[in-house]
Amino acid sequence: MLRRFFDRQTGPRMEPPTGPPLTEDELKIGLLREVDLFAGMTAAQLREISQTLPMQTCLVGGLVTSPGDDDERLYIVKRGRVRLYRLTPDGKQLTLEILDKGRIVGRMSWLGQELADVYAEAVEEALICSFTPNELQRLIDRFPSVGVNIIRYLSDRLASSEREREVMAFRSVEQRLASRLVELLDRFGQPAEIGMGIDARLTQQELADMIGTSRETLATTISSLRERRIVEMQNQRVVILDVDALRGLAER
Amino acid sequence: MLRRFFDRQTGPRMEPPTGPPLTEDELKIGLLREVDLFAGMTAAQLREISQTLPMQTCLVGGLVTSPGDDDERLYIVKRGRVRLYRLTPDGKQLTLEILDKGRIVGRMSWLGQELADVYAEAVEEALICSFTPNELQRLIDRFPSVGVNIIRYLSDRLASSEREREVMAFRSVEQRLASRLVELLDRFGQPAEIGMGIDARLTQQELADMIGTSRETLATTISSLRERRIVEMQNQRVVILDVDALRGLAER
DNA sequence: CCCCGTCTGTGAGCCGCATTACCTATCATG
DNA sequence: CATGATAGGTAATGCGGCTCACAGACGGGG
Repeated sequence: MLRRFFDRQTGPRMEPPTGPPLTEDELKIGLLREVDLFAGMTAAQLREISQTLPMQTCLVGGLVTSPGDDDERLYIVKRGRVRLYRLTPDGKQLTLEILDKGRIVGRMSWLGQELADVYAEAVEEALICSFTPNELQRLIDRFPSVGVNIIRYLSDRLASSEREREVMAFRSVEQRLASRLVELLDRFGQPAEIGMGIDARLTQQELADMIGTSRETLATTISSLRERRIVEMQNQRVVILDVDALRGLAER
Repeated sequence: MLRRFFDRQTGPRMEPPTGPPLTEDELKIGLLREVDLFAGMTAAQLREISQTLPMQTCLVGGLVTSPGDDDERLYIVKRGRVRLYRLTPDGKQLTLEILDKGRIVGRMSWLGQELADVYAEAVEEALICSFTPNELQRLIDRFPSVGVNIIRYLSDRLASSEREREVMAFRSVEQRLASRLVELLDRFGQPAEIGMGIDARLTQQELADMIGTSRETLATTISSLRERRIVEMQNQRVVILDVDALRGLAER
């Protein structure tokens, strides 16, 4: 079975964390300012933090981190998008989350087993910076609000994960697709010639992986939505023609 | 549709938080010591905390908190067991988690939307204590390790929730049941006359709600496992006869 | 330009499981 | 002891969605 993202694991990899900074210090601080994690900190504090933070770019298809990876770090997405997914023994993928600017993902023991068995792959060229557990610990000691921000972040992820469990348990593929498209629309929506577009390239396989169905079933579901003039899809671009109808399907 | 837990919402409710303490101060501290949240704190610190913490008991079937509930608190389970579940518009339940001693559940805005749409119900008589957001904030400021413990706790919950999403997406009812029974065995297992028992009373409806299937399908699945001498079930007690076979089913 | 790899669309067959419909067993209660 | 409520068992039926098998479309590179 050929799976696009899976294949890409053998493709471009991440540059080593010690590479020279790609940007000016000021730009770096500007980026940090947009990270939820650091909400409420002063410019001077951000500057201090930024000096210890290695930045790295990750090409499309590159893995930011994967289960085999044993150096413990907390990664922060500064630019681009990173897809988190799990891989079943027989090669099926379930996409858990799309992270964009300001979102974080951690692989460290004292952060629990958050990333056990989870892959993180750049779906757009991404700029990533990272902490070691020690740095994070020091940061929390100096700025308790960072700890609180992490708590808030994890709570959000947990809430949406549990909502998703209910959806997977009880809803049909069509409902799951509608509900996922509504979510993508809320996050990445932009006006299109007609209706609203989703600002991301998504193959049908990728959409299928998000809702835990097969590519074929997804194709027929899209066809059915197309016939009803609710959704249009052409070369990896999704356009929602009838937002209300879609919301109706999503909410049952 | 009559659902046991659902019906119980109209049954016994929680006592008001202002009731007289049920136990001596020392017992209270002993209980606090077993809460992961407070790992690493001294007896004096625990004593201080315990004085501000209201304790309350919650009878079987009572709701600790439910979506309508708008006073923001963080609840800590001291004794007994609390089931977290979501309720679909058509009355189906999905059990997300069984909390026991030391585990926490929060409904507060700065903890994110963790409890949006989640019910928390005592399945055994439970002893619960709770914080307001202010108290929690002060606690974290004074003892940063409390914040770190919350982060660790949320990470664990998130990891298991995401694992569960994969299971729901790709596994059959039999595999899901096996994998849930293995988990219950690890948490609540005890030696039985033959095989290992699960130390909890569970109706087939309750098991079905844990894996997102119907009661009928669960019954036939249990029958099939019984024929194969893997699992036995009689009046709400599950006994695992062949642990290895069960693990085999769970792991695919 | 053509070719090849990736992506998309569709149909046939099959099976898992939700639903519906009963029936029995057990137990508490009047 | 009769009654009703709750739990457990099983079988018939229908359908949603997975799998398999192709066939067309598209796009980038030699």
